[in-house]
Amino acid sequence: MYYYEIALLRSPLDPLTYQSETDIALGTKVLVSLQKRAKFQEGVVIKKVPKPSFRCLEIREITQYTYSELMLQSAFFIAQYYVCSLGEALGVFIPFYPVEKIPHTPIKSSQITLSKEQNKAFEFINQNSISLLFANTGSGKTEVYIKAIEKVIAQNKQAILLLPEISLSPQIELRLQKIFQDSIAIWHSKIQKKKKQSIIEGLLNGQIKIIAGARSALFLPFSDLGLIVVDEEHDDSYKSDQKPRFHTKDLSIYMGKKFGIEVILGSATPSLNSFQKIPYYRLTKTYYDTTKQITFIDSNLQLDETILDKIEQTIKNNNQVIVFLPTRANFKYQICGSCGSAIECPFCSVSLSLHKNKNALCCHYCNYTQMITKKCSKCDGIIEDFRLGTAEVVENLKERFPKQVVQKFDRDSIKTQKELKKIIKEFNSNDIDILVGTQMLSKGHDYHNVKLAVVLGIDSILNMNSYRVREKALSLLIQIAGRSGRKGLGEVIVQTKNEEFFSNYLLQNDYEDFLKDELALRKELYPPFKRLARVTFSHKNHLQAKQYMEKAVKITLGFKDVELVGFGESGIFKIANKYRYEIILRSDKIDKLLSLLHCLKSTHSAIDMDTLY
DNA sequence: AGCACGCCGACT
DNA sequence: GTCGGCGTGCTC
Repeated sequence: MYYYEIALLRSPLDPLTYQSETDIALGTKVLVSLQKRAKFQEGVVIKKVPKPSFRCLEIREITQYTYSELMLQSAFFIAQYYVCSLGEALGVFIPFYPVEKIPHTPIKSSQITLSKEQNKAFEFINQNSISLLFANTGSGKTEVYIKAIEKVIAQNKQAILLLPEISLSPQIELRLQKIFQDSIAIWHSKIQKKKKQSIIEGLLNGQIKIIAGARSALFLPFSDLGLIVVDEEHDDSYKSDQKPRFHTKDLSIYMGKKFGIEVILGSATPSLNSFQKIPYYRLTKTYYDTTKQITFIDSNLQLDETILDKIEQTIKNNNQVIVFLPTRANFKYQICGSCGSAIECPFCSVSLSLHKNKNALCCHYCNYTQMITKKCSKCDGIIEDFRLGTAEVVENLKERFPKQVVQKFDRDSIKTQKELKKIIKEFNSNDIDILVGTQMLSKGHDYHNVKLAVVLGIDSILNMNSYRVREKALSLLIQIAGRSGRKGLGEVIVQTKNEEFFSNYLLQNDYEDFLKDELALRKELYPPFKRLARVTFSHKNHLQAKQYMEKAVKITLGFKDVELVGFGESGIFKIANKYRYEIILRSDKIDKLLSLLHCLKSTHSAIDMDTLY
């Protein structure tokens, strides 16, 4: 009889021991029974162990699916570093299974010729196994990526090009498919199940050698991965927001170092973390001569006359406009004009947003919806709307420019890949004059006829409660500004009460100066010099949640080398009827921090290592 | 007494 | 996470 530790897939439990008559290879997926459950539980053989003192259950079935050494090791790393069970960590990977190999078609050379600058960048990334391509918008980093991909493909290895989910626009898809034909596949959460299956088959049989995709592409069954490119590496959506809460970039770097895979990070606005840690090459020269004219307006969040005039001029010249603001819906707040109380979600401690198209007030956290009320329930006063959102801006612009096509571009109007494709296609063929959207607008789309970018409400990002607000606000502004005037003159209007901060780095200095200044500010206190972790305790009874937190505080105070930065109610105290308390931990001794976090792991806690907030 | 619901704790 | 066990409290 053989005995094995089995990691239970997608279960928070630690591995359990089962027995089998068969000698099973590590990494094999098996089915086991758990408690008296009718359904078999999926698990992965992770360790051979001697006969234990307790009685074991039999492994019920041995499948043909296997997890590679890279997958097993990476899952160990995820479980250890991001503090989750091995079963949860392994649960994100897609295992190997036997397929018939078909003879693979060789890839023709792309005939891409790099500029002198690009060539230098290419040489630099070849000399460094992990490198950062600090490349201004329009400087042609994609060509460098393509060359790097061609190089590893020529060595018969595979490559991944990671992109933030929403950047997977049809343009980059077409461009890559033109060069790599059937050898490339696009992978993200909105790809249909059947298509996903055929991509996995293609990878396994050798037809597909390159995956361009969102963060989950990292977990596909690559037999011989040679390169991981993390494009737009500064993007926060690379951090998983559910367990396991890994950061795609850091995981890529881990895999790169451990398994000799080349890693290229690329961004026009690299994160402080990468800038500090990774050797970088700057690509500044752009293809086309571009000039940016940046105007700052110190006004409240609104479309004032100056802005409307600029929009009118731009449209008159047959050019397009994008308008950014970080708020969805028509208005974010509903506040009584006489008593000042806000209309809140009954289940979450956030205000309800006004959605005129749904004729309803909606909670952006739990989806609770109620009728619009015009009178305050407490004092009968009149309810007023605050904090303009995308839907309201679209409405205002349609009124002002009735002949123009104004389109909303946010999570409410784009729910599927199809809708995204449709709108981008219409915008690029000039069927849309003004595109109004949230962060989505900033993510890597090539809009060629945009001559004006209007940025509203960037201050609300700068005013958030996070050590990263300057980095977030400035990089966002630069990314949006980069969408305007890809060729020739581009205008940017920024509505802000913090002109000094933005103009310093947009006009006098550049992003590299910002990074250096910001590094100096963060020294001794914040990442990349120290590690931060957040642990959130939630319970439907707020006293219970508080007690969980207080216990954690006690444990933390008994730990050397880990600093308790703060504790108390979470920024949003209640979400979906559960009260939330949190503690923030800081340390430069990673082992100590991790051992504390593993002590704090429980069913009521959520651990966020390297928290972005 | 009989059952629905929710909380708790175990899971090899 | 998911299930069964068990206590509480309501209804027949």
